Amino acid sequence: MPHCDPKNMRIVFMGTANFSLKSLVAMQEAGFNIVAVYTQSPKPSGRNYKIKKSAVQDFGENKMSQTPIHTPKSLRNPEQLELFRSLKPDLAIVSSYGLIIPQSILDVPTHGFINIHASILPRWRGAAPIQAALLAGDQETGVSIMKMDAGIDTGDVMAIQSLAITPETNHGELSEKLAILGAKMILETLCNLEKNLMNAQPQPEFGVTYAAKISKESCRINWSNSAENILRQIRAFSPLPAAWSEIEGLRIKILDAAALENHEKKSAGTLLENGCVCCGIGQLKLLTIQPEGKNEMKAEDFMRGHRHFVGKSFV
RNA sequence: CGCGGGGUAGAGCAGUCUGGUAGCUCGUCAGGCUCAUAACCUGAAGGUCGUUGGUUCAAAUCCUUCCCCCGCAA
Repeated sequence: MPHCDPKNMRIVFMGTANFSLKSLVAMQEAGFNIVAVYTQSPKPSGRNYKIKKSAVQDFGENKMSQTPIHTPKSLRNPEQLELFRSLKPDLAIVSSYGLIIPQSILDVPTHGFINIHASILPRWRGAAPIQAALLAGDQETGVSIMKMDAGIDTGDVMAIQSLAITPETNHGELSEKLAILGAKMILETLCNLEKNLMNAQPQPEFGVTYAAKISKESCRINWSNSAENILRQIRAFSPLPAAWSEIEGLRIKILDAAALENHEKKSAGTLLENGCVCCGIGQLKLLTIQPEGKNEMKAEDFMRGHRHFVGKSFV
């Protein structure tokens, strides 16, 4: 292996989500030589189909104006390979980038590709590890730094650090904490790169799980589930995209709630006067909600203006 | 020009279609009842009804300009 001096290496960063931004910022501030940033191409989104850039692209354009930013729609073509080669990268760092990186590109950097993944591998390989951990009710999760290979999050692991999931944790907060942890870990990894690359360990064969992409339907609440289950769902999707339900034709996102063991002989989904909703098992006390067309508000406030909803049912 | 909801007292809403002195549930403040209270009773303060112009004897309400917030879909 060639001698590594991370500060002199030509590093390419690839990332899109907010999770990855923290790592990019940390690396830039630490003075690493980032020769190019890759992020997903801006797509028309939001109201009126305004073009929206990723947070990574925003940061790159504003704070790293000397660094070229590439936003290819795919890396699976000769032009992209050529472009990537021309950067003469020694190392590439990938963090929730969103595009599949073909083997031909993985082979380019002298020291390969390193991935920052928000789970304790091999648990929750795949697209939505943070949500998956919350949905499953895991007591802890963490960040893994690994060498990338052709599989989905199957590479040899260089570092793992874990983080407790407290009962109140929602996706937004957990994601933020993991992003900070990931940023810290990637710096540590780079500081001892040679040793870390040498000591990377294959993932255990047992305990492999996959975190599927979040589907629209998985955000809709099924009130016949237990309150505890629904609460996990709410936390896993709060604040975005948020678990939701409908009452009297009004779509409501539920951003925070509490599970109670109370039971009443009402059908699942029934809204009670105290702001609780009957579930298959137990009740869910609504705390923070957001009706369509409105800002988020305390469930208590919502109830004040919608007393006629009492006794009606969420579907 | 992707579809749609909304901006009325500190908060959440009604009133807008069918113009005619601005209301509900809370909160706040004062007083009362209580051993006591987040309970109960009484009273009070607090709104130029997002903004501009117009129609009218009269506009939260009808027409018009602009601003702001949000849901869906992608």
